[in-house]
Order: sequence, then C-alpha cells, then structure tokens
Amino acid sequence: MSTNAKPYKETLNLPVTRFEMKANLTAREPKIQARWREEDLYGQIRQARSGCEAKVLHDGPPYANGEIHMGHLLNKVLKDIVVRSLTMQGYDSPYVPGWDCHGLPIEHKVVKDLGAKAATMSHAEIRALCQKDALKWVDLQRDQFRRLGVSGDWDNPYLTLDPRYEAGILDVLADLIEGGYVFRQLKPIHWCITDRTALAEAELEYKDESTPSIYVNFPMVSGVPAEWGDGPWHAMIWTTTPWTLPANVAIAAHPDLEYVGLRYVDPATGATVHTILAAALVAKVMGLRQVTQFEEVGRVRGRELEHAEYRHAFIDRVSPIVLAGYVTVEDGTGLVHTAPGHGTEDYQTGRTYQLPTLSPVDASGRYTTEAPEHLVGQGVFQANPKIVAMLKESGHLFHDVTFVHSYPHCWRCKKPVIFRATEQWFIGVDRNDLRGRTLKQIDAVRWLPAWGRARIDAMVGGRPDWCISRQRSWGVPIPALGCETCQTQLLTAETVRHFRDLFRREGADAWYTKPVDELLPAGAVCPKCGGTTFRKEGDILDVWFESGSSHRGVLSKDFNLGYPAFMYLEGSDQHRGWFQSSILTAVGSTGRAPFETVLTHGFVVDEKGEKMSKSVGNTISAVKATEQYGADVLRLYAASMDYADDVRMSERGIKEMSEAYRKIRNTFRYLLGNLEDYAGFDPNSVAPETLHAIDRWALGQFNSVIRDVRAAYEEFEFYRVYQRIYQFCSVELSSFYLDVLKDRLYAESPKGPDRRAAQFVLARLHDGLTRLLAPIIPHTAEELWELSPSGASRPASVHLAEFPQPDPAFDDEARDHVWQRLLAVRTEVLRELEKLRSAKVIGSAQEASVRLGSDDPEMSSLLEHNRDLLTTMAIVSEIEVGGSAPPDSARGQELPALWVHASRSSHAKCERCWNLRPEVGRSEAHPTLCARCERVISERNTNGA
RNA sequence: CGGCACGUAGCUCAACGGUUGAGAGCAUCCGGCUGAUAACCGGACGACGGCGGUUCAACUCCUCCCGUGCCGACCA
Repeated sequence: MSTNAKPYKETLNLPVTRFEMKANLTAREPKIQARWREEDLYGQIRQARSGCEAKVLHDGPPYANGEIHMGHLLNKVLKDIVVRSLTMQGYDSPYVPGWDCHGLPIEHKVVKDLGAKAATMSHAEIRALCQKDALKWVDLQRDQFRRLGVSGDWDNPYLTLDPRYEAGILDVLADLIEGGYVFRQLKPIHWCITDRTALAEAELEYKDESTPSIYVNFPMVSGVPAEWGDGPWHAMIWTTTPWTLPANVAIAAHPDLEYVGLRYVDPATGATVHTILAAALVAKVMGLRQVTQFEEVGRVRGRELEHAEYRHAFIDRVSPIVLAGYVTVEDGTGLVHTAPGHGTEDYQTGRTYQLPTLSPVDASGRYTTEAPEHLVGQGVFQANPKIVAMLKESGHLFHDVTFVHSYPHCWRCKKPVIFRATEQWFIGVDRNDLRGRTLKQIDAVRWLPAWGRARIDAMVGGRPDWCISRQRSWGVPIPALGCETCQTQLLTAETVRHFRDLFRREGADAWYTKPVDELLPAGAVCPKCGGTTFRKEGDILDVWFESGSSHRGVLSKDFNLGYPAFMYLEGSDQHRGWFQSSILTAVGSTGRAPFETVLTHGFVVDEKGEKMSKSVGNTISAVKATEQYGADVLRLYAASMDYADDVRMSERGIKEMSEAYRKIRNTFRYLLGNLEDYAGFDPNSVAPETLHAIDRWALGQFNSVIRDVRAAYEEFEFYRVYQRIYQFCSVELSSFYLDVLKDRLYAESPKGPDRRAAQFVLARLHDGLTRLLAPIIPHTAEELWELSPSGASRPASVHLAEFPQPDPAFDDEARDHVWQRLLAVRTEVLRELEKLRSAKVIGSAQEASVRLGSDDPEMSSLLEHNRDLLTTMAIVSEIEVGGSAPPDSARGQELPALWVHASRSSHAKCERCWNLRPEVGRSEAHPTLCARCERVISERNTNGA
C-alpha cells in the first residue's frame, strides 16, 4: 500500500459537476439566446399555452430614438418578469413589443441635419428620411432588448409607422368623430412670422431680447367699491408685448392678493388719477416715475374684483376682471393683461371664463381686419411703438421703458417668435360626458400601487380639452379636406374611414404623395356650401393620440391579443401620458378602459436617489453594464428592488448584485455537484420513510418558499421573490442544511438509502428553485435546467415549464415548532464552539464534544429525544445529554434554561470522514477509520466498486 | 409655486399602534476550515430624515420642516 496519497479520500463522493462556478454570462447568454431563436422558443411557448386562459401584458411603445438606458432596462425587465411568471403560472401570455416611431424628436433631428436643404424638400422626402432614422433605432433597440433576455415576438413588433397601425389610429379617430367628440377651435401656438410656420417648444431658442415694458391705465366701468368715491377709476396693467393689446379681453387678478385703490398726481401733467394695482407694488410702480403725491383710498382682495368691468384703452369694448392663480407681484402691477389668443395661460383663463380668443394677426405677423383700422396690415413688432405712442397720446400710458428679458426665438431663422391663435382639432373631454365616463372606468381598473388611481383621477378630472393636431410632417396626417369655396374642413367618420382603408393599403405616405383628386372619397361634397373642390390640410395627429390608439391596432385588430388587455406596465410619468391617452381614446371609442390592471414603477435614480442625467454625469449605460456584468445580474438587480418607489442603481450596486448572483450560483453548483450520479435516477424509487427528519424539514421549508414566491409573483412583488429565495439559499440551505448534508453525501455509500434520500431532496430543490428563478434569471435557469438530473418527462426548456407546487406531505406545523427550538439550541451550541475556536482548542466543529442539559423538564425532554439530530445539526462528533451542569458550562443566551458545555473530543479522528469517534483504531483492517466508514468501504469492495 | 409619492443599518428588504433587545441577508471587520476552494462556516459592528402632536403605548396615525422623484404651472 502506497503511503504518499490519502487513499481513503478517493473513496469519498466529492462533488463533481459541469456547472462552472464562473458564470461568464457575457459569453454564455448570447449563446443561449441564439439557441432560443433557432428553436423558436417563443413560438413553442405560444403553442404550449394555446387554449389556456390568456393574460396579456400590452407593451407601451418606447420612442425609437437613442440607445436604451436604465429606465428602459427596468421597464422591459419588469415586463418580462411579469410575462414569464404568468406563463409559468399556466397562462397564455404573449408579448408583442412595440415602438413609437413618429414625432418631433426624429423630425427635428432629420431637419436639423439637412440644414437649409430641408426647405427645398417635400413632406414625402423628409418623411422618408424620418422613417429610415426611426427604423434604424428600432433595430438597434430591438437587439439591446433582446440582449437583456426579454422574451417576445421580436420578429413581428408593432410599429406606429406600420400602415396597419396607422389604419388603427384612424379607426379610433373615426369612432371619436362619430361620437361627437372632435371639433375645431382657436388655440395659441408658437409661431414664426418669418418662416410662417408653427413651432414646437423644442424648436425655440431662448435669448435675451429688448422689448417695451409699459404700464397702462384701463378705465373701469363697474365693480369699483362705492366707498372709494367717483374717480374716475382705472386698473393698471403691465405688458411687454403692446402688440397683443388689441386682443385683450380681460384683466387677471390673484384672488388672495391685496389690491389698493390709489389716488396719485401725475408728475408730468399734474393731473390726479385714480387707479387700482397690487398693494405690494405701489411703492415700486410709483417710484418708476418718481410720483411723490399718492395716497391709498381703499383696499380689496383680488377675489372681490372678479367680474368688475373695464373699457379697453383704444377699442370700444367692455371686458371683465378675472381671477388666475398664476398672477404674482414679482413684476408689473399685479393685474395681468389677458389675451387668450396670444398666450397659453391667457388661453386657459379664457377657457375658464368663456372669453373670446381673438387673434387679429395673420401668418406673416400682420394685423388683420379684425384689428383696429389704423393697425391693419402692419407687422406686430413694428406696431409696438405705434401702440405705445397711441396710449401716450390718449393719456392711458402711465410709464414706458425698455425691458430686457429672455424671449423665445425661432431655431431656424433666429427671429423672435409670437403666440398666435390658430384653428386646431380638439377632443372635447366634456362632450358626451367623456370625462365622467372615463373617471368611472378609472375606478374599475386595478391600479398598482393603489395611489395611481387618485393620481390619474386628479389628472383626468382637471385636464382641458385635448388638442390632437400638430403642424408637423412626421406623423399620421389628420385627413381633413379643406373646401376651396368656403374654407370648411371636411372630416367625418365616413371620410376618415375612407382614408383608414387607404392608409392600410398604401400607408399614410399616400396622403403626401398623391394629388388631392386621387385621394378624394367618391362623391365628396362640402356639407356647408356643396363645393366639390378640396385641398389637403397639413396637420398631423398628436403622437400621444397615436400611441394611445394601440388598443385598437394591437389589442383588437392585427395582433389580436384580446381587448381589453390584462395589464399595462409603465413608469409613473405615464399617468399623464400613455395611460391617459389610452383610456380616453378607448372610452371614447369603445366605452371601456383598455386595461384591467395598471402597474407603475418609479424612475431609475443614482446612488444618492437623484435623477440620472448626462450633464451631471451620474448615468450608467445599460448597454455597457449588460456587456460587463451580464443580463441576468442586471435582471436580478432590477428584480431585487421595490419598483413602486424610485429605484436606485449604481455601479457599486451592480457589483454587489454580482456577488449575490454568485452565491445563488454556488448554491446550485453544490446541488449539481452532488447530483452528478443521480442523473436518470427515478425519485419515486426513494422510499419516503428513508428520508431523514432533517430532509423532511428541509422540504417543508421549501414548501413555504414555494408558497411565498408564488404569492409574490402573483402580486408582482418581485423583490420578495428575490429576498425569499436568496435568504433561503443563504440561511436554510448554504449555512445549515447543505453544510449538514456533507457528511451523508460525501461519506455514505453512493447508492445507499441515506445518500439517495439526500439527493432526492437536492434534486427537488434544484428543480423547484430553477423554475422559481426562471422569470428573473432566464439564462441561468436554462443552463441549470439542462443539467437537471430530473427524468425525461419534463419540457425541453424551463420556460415551457410551470412553477413548482408545494408537496403537503412535507408540511408539519408541530414539527416546525420543535425545529425552531432545536435550531435555537444549535445556535447556543455554536456559540460555545466559537469560544473553543478562539481559544485554539478546536478548529472544525467535528473536533468538539458537547454536553447539554436543562432544569426545565420540557427542554430536557426535547434534548433527550433529539440528541442524534442535534449532533448532526451542529456537525459535532458527539453530544451527550443530561447529568448536572459542569461548573464551566455556559447558560444559553436565548434559552436561559439550557446549559451547554463544549470541549475537545477525546476520541481519535476518522481519516476518511474526519469525525472523532471512540471506535477509531479498533479495526485491524482499517485502523484509522470509524465504524461507518469501514462499513462503507467494505460495501464498495463487495460491489466491486 | 401646485398636485402625487417616497425617506428603517454602507446596500437591498422586514416589523397586526403594544411583549425590556426594530429583524434578515449582503457589504465591512475579526476568526475558522482547506473534501462547495476566485468557495464554505462562525462571530462582531451597525438604522427608524428632523421638530412637535394624538395615545396608557408610535417605525407604525396627524401637522409642519428638510431631502428626493414624477407630473404640472411659470417667464404676461
């Protein structure tokens, strides 16, 4: 016999597995994904679940622009976990991803890149470039989403530029027109008078501009407190855009501000003037012209001035004083000149008070005939000084200076822009009680978290009519026909459906490429004047209307996913965005919400909880992070946090998650390492009674894990899935059960009942945990599935399988109660072993011998009945129970009734299993072995192993 | 400025309004093992954003403040 080796070591069943400790996800994941594609796993899943109850998560389309970022990652991973977990619960849960392809950002970029050339190009040509750009990003983002392991019908996504989808949009529009919701109305928009075009917010460049700043007294007609005396009274307004005064139809005051009736002597004319302005601004305003003689006549709150009337300074028109919350005393007089045709807030106030929206300015910025006669035909900026002069002449002007402030300019021609009211298309939120009916539907939807309901409720409850027209190129045209005779716009359900069918056949480009005669529906006649000559109007639809119509094109029509959807899942910003545009168009066209459940998540923020932004430099690239750490690590990271609130992500966090991933991976490596020779083994051949008590306990614990995890998935609380599984792996398994099992797995006969019993548990854990983790770490789960020792009857992919079910045979509440006590005893024992270790008396627990006892009869009995079990649980060589407590024994910290005495065992160490046993040395054949090991060795020899 | 949320150890999660000690896991530090080894085991350290209030009792309810996020308003 050779002496240089450890001959007995070779007789142990040490772990062996192909499952590598090093995950190398970066290389492994793409291979797994490639195979999924080759085998059309998504198609297989569809087939396997066909006929099952459907639960469809409808994808909100991300904007096709730029690389995906952490926000996309969070959103798509959460969706994927929902879809995969629904699938594993046995539902049919198809996932059709989509992209929002139209819209300003793409058009803006394309036009900007074209430079001056853009002006020479047709709509159709520009649209072609936009389409190319959008599709480029769709391809890129698709690859990036796929790399995250998101499962779905990536070869057939829905694109808002798809003719079928465009047809769906018009289908919804036609329904809404039929329902009487759609109308035209004036609305102020940014307008460049040089380029004669509408401008979006993104096309404005703010820079300093000198404008007149004038203080004007408008004569009051009524509503001045009688005790202030005769006056005549005025209201003093301030404006930096005198040219908008012709459109003045109100003066706004703040309801809570104090206003004074002021009598002052004009230093230039010596005249006594009575005027009203904010109390807080009297000194400042009077100081502008060094007015020294002024006195307060009386005071009122703004709200008391509501409905008081004044006469326009140079137009024969009486208008009211109104209230508005945005009035401040930072500048001006606290009384705001209000021209709904020339400002957004003024417009809103105008809606509230039903004021007319005047806009006596044409596309070139010249006054129209609606303006006072002497202004007609003049450019608005040129008119500024004339109006000032006129006010001065008539004595209405109090003061006039030049004011420099930030003012919007056209991004193209760099000239100052104006606000100009133009006819726009609207959806009337209060027509046919759309608002009320939507609120009812909101109430019937399940909002997660629950506060989402109140949030969207308030938004819908308070929102104005929805302006759905835009003066752009890159979108779906509103197929309105303008009557050349009377200028009426022809847009009916019938005409829109005509164009719906056309767009479906040829795409929306047809609107731009075909002459109007070819587009015209047969027999189109102007309903007003009977005219038959039309022109194409140029507006497109708001992109929110497009994406908000996805319930038609994607759920109801071509993708046939079923209406309504089970779930919409987006960031909480979509309460105002997609959730709202979807439910409004859906209620307007179908009468009900397009979703049953709306799940929202917070935003990805940095380590400190602050938002990620490129300028701050605290962003993390989702693409790079995936390349570096692997999709499963990032998926686990996303799943580990409570997404109801904002989600903090950092480089360090990802690193920590890699460690957690490794721990899970190592747990599986241990399981598989001890299952290598279990492959093909029939678990049914394990007689249940051969399971040890600790095995039954472990499976009972696992039952509880299965129940908790299934419940967490059903409630979409994935962080609970992660926490539960991770802590089970760490606490119950790694540091206890798996540690305890080593002796049995390594040292017992390979095929003996004791080892087989342990392997049965390990196999069950492996199978169950793999399934439970599959929605979160699909790649790793698939890798584990392939190495599974389970029989041939299981599906080829874990993603075709279902979640495990708990086995009630292993539930035993009374036992779990006893085990809690036993584990507490174990903790006390371990504490004593630690003392021996610090004192260098022992190294491993196996070198220890322990005596336990208690004065408490119940505890005493517990110890006596479970002596062997406790020995196993503590992995010590020997436990003795009873007798009197030695003087140097310790009292339990958690269990004061318990005393523990630990010492170094006096027995010799078995060379094979390292336990210290009294019988070691007694055998002649194997003097260095314990009895158990000698038995195992002889069995091996008998079996010819 | 307004609406809606959130704020427990360095990190991620716990804790029916109530047992003197607010639990875990990870990270960190210390130690053990060397037959899960770029592993494994044990121990220690460590927190309720702040001031008030309600209550016999508050992490848990309320006011305010501070911080953070989303949405909106704003620049006449």
